[in-house]
Amino acid sequence: MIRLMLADDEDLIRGALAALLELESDLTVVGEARDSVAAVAVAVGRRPDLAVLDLEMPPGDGLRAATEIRAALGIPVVLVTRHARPAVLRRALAAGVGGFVPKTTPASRLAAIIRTVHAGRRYVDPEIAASALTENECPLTARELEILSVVRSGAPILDVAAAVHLAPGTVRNYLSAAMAKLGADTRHAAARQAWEQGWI
Amino acid sequence: MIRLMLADDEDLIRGALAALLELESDLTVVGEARDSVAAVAVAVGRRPDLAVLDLEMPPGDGLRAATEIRAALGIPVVLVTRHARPAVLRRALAAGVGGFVPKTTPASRLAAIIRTVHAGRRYVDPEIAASALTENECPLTARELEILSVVRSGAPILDVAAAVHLAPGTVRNYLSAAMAKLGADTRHAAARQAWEQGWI
DNA sequence: CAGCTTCGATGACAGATGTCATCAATCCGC
DNA sequence: GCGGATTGATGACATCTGTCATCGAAGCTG
Repeated sequence: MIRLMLADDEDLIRGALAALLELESDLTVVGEARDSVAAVAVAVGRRPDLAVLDLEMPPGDGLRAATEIRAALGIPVVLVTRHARPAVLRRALAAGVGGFVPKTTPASRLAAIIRTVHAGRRYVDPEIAASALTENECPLTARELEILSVVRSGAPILDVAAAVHLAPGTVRNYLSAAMAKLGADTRHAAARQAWEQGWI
Repeated sequence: MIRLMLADDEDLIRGALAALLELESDLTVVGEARDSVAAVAVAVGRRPDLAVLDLEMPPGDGLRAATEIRAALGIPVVLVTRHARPAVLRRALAAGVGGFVPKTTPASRLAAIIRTVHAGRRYVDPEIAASALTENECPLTARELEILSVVRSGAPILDVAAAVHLAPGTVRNYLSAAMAKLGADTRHAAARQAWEQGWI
């Protein structure tokens, strides 16, 4: 019997996944959480054999929760995500995540994936793996990424400058460089591109 | 026995919901679809007693699918949504939708909601209903809404003007008016606000 | 028909934004 | 130490964007 925990901020989805997995005779859900902080606490408290975490889960993200759970318990983690972004897969694998499953995966396959990961093997969605292998490296510097992540919230340049403690002109320079590297016309387009690639 | 159909573009979620609902002895899933066009076709082909549709479902949205299914079969529809936006609830009710369920609803309540709606009554999430009742009317004109919906894609003004067949200056005028009404500093902020309210 | 409104457009202006050249300070390698 | 790269900043310039006044063409409304 594999003892699981589930974390997802949408109660309906989390409950539905629990129902799906409880149908399997060798799986049982022993804990649930609706945010990434609670997920770590539940993992420590219930000591499951494996954790299934949603990647898009406030506050922060599920990847940090995955890292902390692995550090605390050493159990395998399966990440479920809506947006299959190649660079995120890369970081997840680097963090020791055992399974990376987009929500476009048929529900009938989830149990098998969980068994695979519980057995110590890895599962990675074939399509995301392919894009992750063919994708070009991120050409942006750390500063550029930091600034783009603030831009993504829609703030004007003055606010961005205040948020990263830089002069407005400097922010414009970094944005100009990032836009040139990405071939984007506006900082908003650049921020969107960087996010879609998983860089921010 | 209530015969259901499910439509959601994420196979994992759709399958999990099916598992959840099949646990109920008086519910059975007789059809599934992964986009709004297929949803209408499946509804016509399988003639379920009730349809459960995701609101965020390409192409277009689940609301149009709900309208078409009601027009074709007259069966009750339950809309499930991630973003609980008041104005969308308003439009859904106007379209004759019987249930409006955010994904933050506990999974244990879904079956009861489906029975309620199947019995001809209505279910609306209390929190969204409250915001829908206290919300202020949309102050924007049809043109402003149309332009803001294009702006939301991140296009520069020239592209927006081309998309709506207007002169760039005219687009700027409409945007200026919309921004003034919404108290937004940039068109991006205005578009975000309008979307969060459910106006676009 | 005169008056009024609405819609789309134009021109002018200030401020924001993107591009570029340049510069000072710092860090690193040798 | 020297040379080079990196980081943050500044100023100049062109373009884009937001604001406003205005105008013409329809469309109604009496």
